[in-house]
Amino acid sequence: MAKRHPGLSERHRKIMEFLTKFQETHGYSPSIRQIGDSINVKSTSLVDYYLNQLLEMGYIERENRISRSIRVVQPVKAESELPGKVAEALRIAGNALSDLVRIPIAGRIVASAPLPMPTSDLNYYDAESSVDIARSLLPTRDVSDLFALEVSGDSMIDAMVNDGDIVVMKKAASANNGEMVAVWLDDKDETTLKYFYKEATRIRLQPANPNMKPIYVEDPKSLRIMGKVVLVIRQIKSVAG
Amino acid sequence: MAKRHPGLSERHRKIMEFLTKFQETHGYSPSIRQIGDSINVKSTSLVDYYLNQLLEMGYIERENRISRSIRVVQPVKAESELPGKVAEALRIAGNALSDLVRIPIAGRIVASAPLPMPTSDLNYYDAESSVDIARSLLPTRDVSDLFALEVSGDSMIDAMVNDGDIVVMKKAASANNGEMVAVWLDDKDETTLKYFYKEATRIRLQPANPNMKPIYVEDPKSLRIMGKVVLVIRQIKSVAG
DNA sequence: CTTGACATAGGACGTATGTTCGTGTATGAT
DNA sequence: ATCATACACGAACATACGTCCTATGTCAAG
Repeated sequence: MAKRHPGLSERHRKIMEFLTKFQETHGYSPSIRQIGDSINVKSTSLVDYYLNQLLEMGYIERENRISRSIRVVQPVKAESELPGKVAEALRIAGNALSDLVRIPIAGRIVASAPLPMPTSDLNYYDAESSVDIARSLLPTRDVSDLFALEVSGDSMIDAMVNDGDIVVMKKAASANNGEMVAVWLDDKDETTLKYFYKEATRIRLQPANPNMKPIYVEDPKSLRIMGKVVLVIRQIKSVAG
Repeated sequence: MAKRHPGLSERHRKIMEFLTKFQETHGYSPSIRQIGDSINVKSTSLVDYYLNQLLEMGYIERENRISRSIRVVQPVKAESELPGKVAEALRIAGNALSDLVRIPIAGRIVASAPLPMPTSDLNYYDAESSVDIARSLLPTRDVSDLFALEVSGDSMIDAMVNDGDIVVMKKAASANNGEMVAVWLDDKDETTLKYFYKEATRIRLQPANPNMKPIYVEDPKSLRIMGKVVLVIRQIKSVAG
């Protein structure tokens, strides 16, 4: 095959597509070996060989001895990708911006102390920390009296809530049956998360863990509802690559 | 803890500026040592230290052990280069995408069966169901191999995961110590969620609930890692008013 | 005074990664 | 047949680069 100015071979094209796509999704360039994998070539030298050709032809640029330094000069794309992708991107964009809610983290929730409540109503913006939540995860459209707490310690374990979890709550002083609430128990001097059930003569506080027994409160006054739990989020750390 | 928006120190700011500028002029990210040079620091560990802070604060992203993989999340510079509507569309899309991520729900996770995996690579859009997650909640920018599962039944309780919870996972066949993984145990014929620790002669699977005892697996072959757990979400239902 | 969190330096270590060389196999031109 | 050339594999090699451990100093809280 006489090789002059003419077009790219199948391999060249594949490499260019891979480079473009990889950059797009990862934000940096692939290594030689990764490129090799993408075109089923095990030899790094062969990839180098093609890369030099592409370089010569002006499709890419790279620096000597610098990892992942390939730049795509002339993007080669499968045309079918673009229109749909842009459209999709725009669709998401439209939804996304309005569908994200920033919820202030009011503090930490521990068993031994009452709930920290958000200082004022609307200090969302200067709150030291906050969580962003997709609105679709929230049960209510009204976001104004939501706040979040970070769980400290293992004391909420019977609510299936662990140290480090974030609970999103809605301010409330009363609750309906079946809702999960944060309550302060005067008798025990502690804050706890339980499912709330008002029964005929008493109130039943049911742990989320079905293996555990409920607490019964005879006197409604010895129990103070602080809020309703709306969402629990647990981020598992140390997951990177 | 979630995303904070605190002030950057002088060093942080300088690093961010350098990253932005370097990317702009070179088309790829600087190495740790190059960053060090730019702020007159000879120790790579110190740069790493700052980088981790910036990572935590959400200003940058990087992949483990990958050269020059730093990405600037909040570009400090304007993007007045690309002309036309497409560029504008992409700009908006870019912003939006960095806020919200749509993750397909591949199915249900039950103890008695292996994990359902996403059919194809990128069917985010036509997936029957999906969850929207704020990107700030995810540990990685690379969202392409994330998928979600709905938990069915009480069998994951010792992982502090309850019926109806949604677990967001990252495809993986191996894991590092301390990561929470979904594993299939040949001996027991079940899927379970555990913290993964490789010890000298065996593998320790530690339940999230600190009150429960770990499982030890002597033969690595009798255990199949299906993915790493990235996020667990519990929506408490029946909260209306 | 002690302790612990934070900031900083230096460097060992292992691996990720680009470079290069030797070799082999077609194919077409001489 | 011989030779040049494009294409391909694999391995050795050097080094670019990220990770991580140790040590030191500072400063505020206990």
